[in-house]
Amino acid sequence: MPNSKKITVADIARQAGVSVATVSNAINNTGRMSEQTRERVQTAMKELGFVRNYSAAKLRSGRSHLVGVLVQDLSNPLYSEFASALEAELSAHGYMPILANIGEDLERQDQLLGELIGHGVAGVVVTPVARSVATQFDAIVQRQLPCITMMREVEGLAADFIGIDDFHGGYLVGEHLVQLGHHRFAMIAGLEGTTTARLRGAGFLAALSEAGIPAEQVVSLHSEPTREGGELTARKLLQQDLGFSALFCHNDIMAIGASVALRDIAGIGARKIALAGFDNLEVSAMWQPSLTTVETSAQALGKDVGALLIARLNGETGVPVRRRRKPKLVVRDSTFALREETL
Amino acid sequence: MPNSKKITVADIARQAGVSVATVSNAINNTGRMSEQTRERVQTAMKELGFVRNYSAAKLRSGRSHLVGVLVQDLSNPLYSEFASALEAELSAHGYMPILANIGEDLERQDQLLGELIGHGVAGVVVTPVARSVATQFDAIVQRQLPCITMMREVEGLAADFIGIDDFHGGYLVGEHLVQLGHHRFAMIAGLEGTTTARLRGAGFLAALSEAGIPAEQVVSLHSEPTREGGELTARKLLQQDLGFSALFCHNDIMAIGASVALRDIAGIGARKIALAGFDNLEVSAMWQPSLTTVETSAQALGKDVGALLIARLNGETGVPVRRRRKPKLVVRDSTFALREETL
DNA sequence: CTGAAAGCGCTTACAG
DNA sequence: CTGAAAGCGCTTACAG
Repeated sequence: MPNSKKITVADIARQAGVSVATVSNAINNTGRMSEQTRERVQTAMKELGFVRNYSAAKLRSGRSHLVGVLVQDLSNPLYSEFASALEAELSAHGYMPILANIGEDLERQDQLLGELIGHGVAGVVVTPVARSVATQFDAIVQRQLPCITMMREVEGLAADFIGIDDFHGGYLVGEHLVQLGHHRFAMIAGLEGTTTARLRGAGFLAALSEAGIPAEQVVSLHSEPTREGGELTARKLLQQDLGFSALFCHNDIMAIGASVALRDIAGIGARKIALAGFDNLEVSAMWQPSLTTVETSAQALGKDVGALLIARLNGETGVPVRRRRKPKLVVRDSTFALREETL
Repeated sequence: MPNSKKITVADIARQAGVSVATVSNAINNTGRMSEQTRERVQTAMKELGFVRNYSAAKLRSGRSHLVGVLVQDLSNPLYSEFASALEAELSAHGYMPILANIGEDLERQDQLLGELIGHGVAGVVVTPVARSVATQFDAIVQRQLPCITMMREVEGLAADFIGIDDFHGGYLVGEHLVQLGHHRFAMIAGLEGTTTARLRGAGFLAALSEAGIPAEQVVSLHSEPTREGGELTARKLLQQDLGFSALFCHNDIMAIGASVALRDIAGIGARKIALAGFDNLEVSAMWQPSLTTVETSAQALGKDVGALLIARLNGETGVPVRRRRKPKLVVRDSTFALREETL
C-alpha cells in the first residue's frame, strides 16, 4: 500500500538513485537515457505510488494535457456521439477533455472560453453558438491555441473548421422529394443565425427551385433544434392546413418530434406526409416509420476533429483547415411517392 | 484589444494600485475588502484582459475547480443526459468536468482515476465498471477526495453512492407482467458482475416467484448493455422458440434493440410479445410501440449527484451517503394483457 | 488593507 | 547522465 504522504519527483529520484532531472526525463520520454535507468525510475514510481502533478508541470512547461470541448448540448445524441468519439481519440494520445454545454448563450460561450484558458488547455474544440463573431475568439487566437470549430462556421475566424456540406445535404433532400412527385413543401429550419440552418435551407430550396418551385411557395418556420421544438413547430404547421405533402426538418431529433406530431394529428394518415431529417442518428433507422435523412456521422466527425487537433498539438501548422464532408442521402420509409389522393 | 503578453496578478496589482495579496483576495472573495478596492481590481482585470491561471492556484493552494467524471459510455443517452445535468450543476458552482468513457475495462478505470488525480481534480464522479473492487479507489480515498459512485455499487467502498432501487424497479416490471396474465417469461439481463444487473434481475424474479413462477422457468441471458446487444440477444431468444410471451430487458436501449428484433422476426406479430425496459429514455415514450419501462431519470440523478458533490466540496463531511431513489413504473403500449391465442 | 517573501512540484538550462 | 538552482504564477502567512 503506498504511503499517503505526497510523493514528488524528489522522492522518486532518491529511491531510484538518480537525479530529479533524470526522473523528469523518464516521465516525459525526453533526452537519451539507458533502458536500465528508465526502468529503475519506473519501478520507483510504482513502489511509491507516484502520481505526476500536471498542474506543476503545466505551470513550468506551459504544456498541458487538457483540451477544452464546448458542445451546444450534450443531451442531443449528435453531440454525445461526437464527444464520445472525440474523447476516444484524445485519450489515445494522452489528452483528456474538459467538457461543457454552451447551450445557445453567447455570453456563456465567452465565459467558458475564458475558463478553459484559465485551466490552461492545450487546445479547444467548439460548436459555436448562433451569432458568434470572430472577435470572441481573440483570446484563443492570440495565445495561438489550436482551435477547431465544428458544424457551424464563424465568419472571419482564423480557426480550423470541420463540418458537413450542409448545402449539399439539403439539396439532396429537396431533389429526392421532387423526384417522388411532391410539389407542396414545408420546412422546419434550425436556429436562425447559424450557418447550418442557412445552408441546409438554401440547399433544399435550390433543389426545389430547379424543379420550378419558387422559395415563396415553401412554408418555412424556424425552430429550436430540439425534439420539443420540432414537435411544437410541426403542430403549428399542421393546424394551418397548408396542404403540403412533404416536410423537411433541420435535423433528426426535430424530425422525430415532428413525426410524433404527425402521428397525433394526422392519426392513421400520418404516412400521408413525407418526412425527412438530417444527421442519421442511430435511432432514426429504427424509428417507425424509419426516417429518411442525411448522413452526418457524428462518430466520423469526432474522429476527424480529434485527429486534426492531435496534429495541431503536435505542432503541425499551416493555414486553417476548412473541411466540409460530403454527406449521403439515406432513403427510408418516411418518404414515399406522392399519390394524388393524399392531397 | 488586450495586450497579448501574459497578464499576472502583479500586473493587476500595479494597475489597480494595490498589493498582489489584495488582488488574490479580490479574485477569491476572501478577506474583508472595501467595495471600492474590489471594483478597482475588477476594472484592472477587465482592462488588461487578465485570465487567472488555475494551475498556479492549484499548485499553491491545493484547491481545484476541476471535477473528474467517468461514465461507462457517453453514447448511451442515459449517461449523456446524466452528464449534461451534472455539468449544469457543477458549472453553476464554478466547477468544470473532465469527462471520459470507461467502457467496461477495469484497467482503464484504474488509469483514468490516476490521471484525474494527476490533474488535481477536487472530486470524482464515477459509474464503476463491472467487477470493480474497493481497493481500486484507494488512491482517491487516501487523498480524501470526495467521490460519488453512481448506479453501480462497489462493495466495501467508503464512498458516496447514488443510484436507483434496482430491485424495486425489476419487481415492478415483474408484478405488472404477472398482473397482465403472462406466465412464460424471458429476461435479457445486463452485464454480469454489476449490481444493477443483479438487482434488477432479482427484483423481477422475486415478483414472478410470488406469483408462483420459479426462477428456473424464466429464460435468462446476459448481454452487453447496448442496443446491438439487446437486438442480438433477442434474436437468439426468438430463434429458440421458447414460447415466452413477455420479455424484460435490463435497460431501454437494449429493449429498443430487442424491439427491432421482434419486428423483424415476429413481423406483424411483434405485438404478441410484451416488452419492458428500464430507464425511461426520452426516446422510449415516442417509440412504436411506446415502451413500458421504469423511470430512472438520468437528469434527476445528475442533479442529485451534482448537489451532493458540491456539498462535499464545500466541506460537508459525514458518513458516506447510500441513496437509492425509488423508481416508478411507466406503463405504455409495449406491454399488454396475455391473450391465449398469442401462444 | 500593504509589502516583501516563501513555497507549491514540477521542468529546464547549465556546468560538470 | 548528475547536481544544484531558477522560475512558472499563484496563495499564504507575517509583520506592519
